[in-house]
Amino acid sequence: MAEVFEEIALLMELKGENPFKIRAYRTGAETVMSFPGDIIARAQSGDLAGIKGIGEALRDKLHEMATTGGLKFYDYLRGEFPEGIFELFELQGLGPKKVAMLYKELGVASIAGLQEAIAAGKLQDLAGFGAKSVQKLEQSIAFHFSHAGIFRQEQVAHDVADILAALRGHPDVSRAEVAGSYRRGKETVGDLDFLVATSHPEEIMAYFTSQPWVADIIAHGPTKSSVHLASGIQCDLRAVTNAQFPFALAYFTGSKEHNVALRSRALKYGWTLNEYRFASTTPDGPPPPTDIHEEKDIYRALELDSIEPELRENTGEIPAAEEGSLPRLVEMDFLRGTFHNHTTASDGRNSLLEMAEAAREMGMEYLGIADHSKASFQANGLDEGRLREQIAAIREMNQGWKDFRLFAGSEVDILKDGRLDYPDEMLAELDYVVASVHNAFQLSEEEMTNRILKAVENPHVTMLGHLTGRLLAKRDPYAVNIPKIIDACAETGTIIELNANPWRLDMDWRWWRLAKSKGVLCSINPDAHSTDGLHDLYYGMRIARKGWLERSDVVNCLKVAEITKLLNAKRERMAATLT
DNA sequence: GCCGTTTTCGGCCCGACTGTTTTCAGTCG
Repeated sequence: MAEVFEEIALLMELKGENPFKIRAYRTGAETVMSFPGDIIARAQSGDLAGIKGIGEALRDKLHEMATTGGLKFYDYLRGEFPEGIFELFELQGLGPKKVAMLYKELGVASIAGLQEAIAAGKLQDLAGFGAKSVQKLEQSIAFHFSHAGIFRQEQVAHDVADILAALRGHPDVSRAEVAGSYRRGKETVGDLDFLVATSHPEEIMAYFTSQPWVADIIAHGPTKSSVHLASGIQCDLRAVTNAQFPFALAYFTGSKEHNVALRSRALKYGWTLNEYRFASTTPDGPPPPTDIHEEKDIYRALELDSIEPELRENTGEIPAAEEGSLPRLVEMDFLRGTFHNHTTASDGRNSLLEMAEAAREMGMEYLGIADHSKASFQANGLDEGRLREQIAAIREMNQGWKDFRLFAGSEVDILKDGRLDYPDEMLAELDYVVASVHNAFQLSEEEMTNRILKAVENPHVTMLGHLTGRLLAKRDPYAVNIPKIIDACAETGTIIELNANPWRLDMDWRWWRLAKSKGVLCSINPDAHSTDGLHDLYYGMRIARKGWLERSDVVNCLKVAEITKLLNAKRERMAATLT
């Protein structure tokens, strides 16, 4: 539904419609995407009143989509332009005006069509297209075919560290930060935004654009430059003064929606807020606040608690900051252990002992081992005999530690029909069980949901692993009704994993507030297949924070005695209910 | 198309860079 609103916005831009109307569709798409609940169920039952950004017209359209699976208004708009026209927007430098012109004047309606038109020399005759524009378009096309455009955190983390070090090492730079979606901890980023405070901006721009990791320069001005790195990611740098730095950092960290909300709040105080400063809206208006040195000073001036970058998505953080009800976000230092880790017994690269020692060195007090079960034969899953040997080895090893403990678990396949890959007697011997789907991804949403619900009903299933099976920028999540799963987990006391592998980051951060509101607990699990993999916990932590999770929501923060008790709680509770 | 201490109509963020259009439009973030 959000994608349909996005495409409607694009089509209306092509038609040259009222830009504010277009923005309303974009806002609507954003609202739908980040809605903390079952928006489809709400739309089906017509229960959409009072959602900010969704007015009468968008409400009706959501209802129509949710009940009929289509939208007449959208079909009508689509009929006015050919199918392939959307891909033209993926080219850097092409916006709605130029795409409309290309289509209207030359009949260009795809990237391939554009290539033909360029080859035939047709673009030169078009108003607004000179030789340089054509050359840039050819570059954009080449770039489009050679790069993905979406990057996972772990793909860019090294670039970010290198660039920050280079900027901070320059004698004319007093402060440097990475901003943008990377700083907000998004699961993937489309570009990287850097910011420096300097009194010699032009020198910094020259320095930045001449670095060895720059593949090509997109733009190079006195205070702003854009380049592509070798990895293909676009990287922007802005230079401001020291006094402007907190404003610019807040501005370029975003999100756009968060900024809009902050600016409109500033207006109520009689101030404008931009990337450089507060200013009075009128000459005789209230004087703007002074003494702004850090981002938190900006929030304080607007009578808001300081808002962590991860929360800046305009999904309720501003009202919460106003009334002092922002969450105290969970931190890396709070983690005492983690679950769902593999060893050489299945498809891991390190032994039980090596994994345990690595966890101890990281300062953990416990580590849960969960190798694959036998149905995952491609991953050398354990049969019951090998699993019992592993359990015995873990019990034996635990004798040797006073300050550390291994938990014997398993990542048990949820079979296609919802049964588990081990019988209950086997599961009962384990300290805990992670239940995950590893095959038959193509089931319908109803079948997949029922499959997982059946696993949740099992008293031995302590937690659900990677709930949607997604691989970021590679494989879509499988269809599953997440609100239903969350309700069942709340009902049964089943924990949901936040898989910290940077490819997965699953369950998605947008669902955690719903889970939290129902009392469902989170386990941040690295799904480590090596000792190095344990460090992926960091990526999971960023996502947990993005999901508004606090120390009390994350089971990894519990002490050994507390977590031991919790791992047994569901079994005991369900046994009590039965008797 | 949405919203409201500016409240049912009038306003909705705006600055940097590029290329081409001799004064600015388009794109981007």
